[in-house]
Amino acid sequence: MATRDERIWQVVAAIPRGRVCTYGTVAALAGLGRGARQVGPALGRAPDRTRLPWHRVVAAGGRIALPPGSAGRRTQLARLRAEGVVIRAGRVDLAAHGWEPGQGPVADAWLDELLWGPGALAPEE
DNA sequence: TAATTGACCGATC
DNA sequence: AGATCGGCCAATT
Repeated sequence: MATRDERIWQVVAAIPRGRVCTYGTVAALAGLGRGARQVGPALGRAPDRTRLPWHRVVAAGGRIALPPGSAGRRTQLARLRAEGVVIRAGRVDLAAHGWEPGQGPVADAWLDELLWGPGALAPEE
């Protein structure tokens, strides 16, 4: 069984380039329900933070969660802009760059398998 | 066991 | 748009 952190990392890794996802959505996809608060710390615990696209995770409404002036924030802004994401007044336009699974059966099947592996449709317990 | 702390969320003013 | 407040969940004191 994958740990909670691992599920979070997998979901974040599934966010396409140039798109962003909110903490709440990541939590829900990872099976945490409303555990949005667990996502940030989990990203900080990621072993290979350079490879994980943590910068594609933003707060509700597209707000950048990292505190102004922090190094992490600057990195996030730079990486997002490098991917073509427009950031205005400290937030991204979710209507334009927001990502949610369910944009096609292919994507859904792929995500399901990524999260739960083959046989995800088999009965639980 | 209880209090505190977060890269949070949503409604409200 | 910005500030406040209550709710949320897990880890740490």
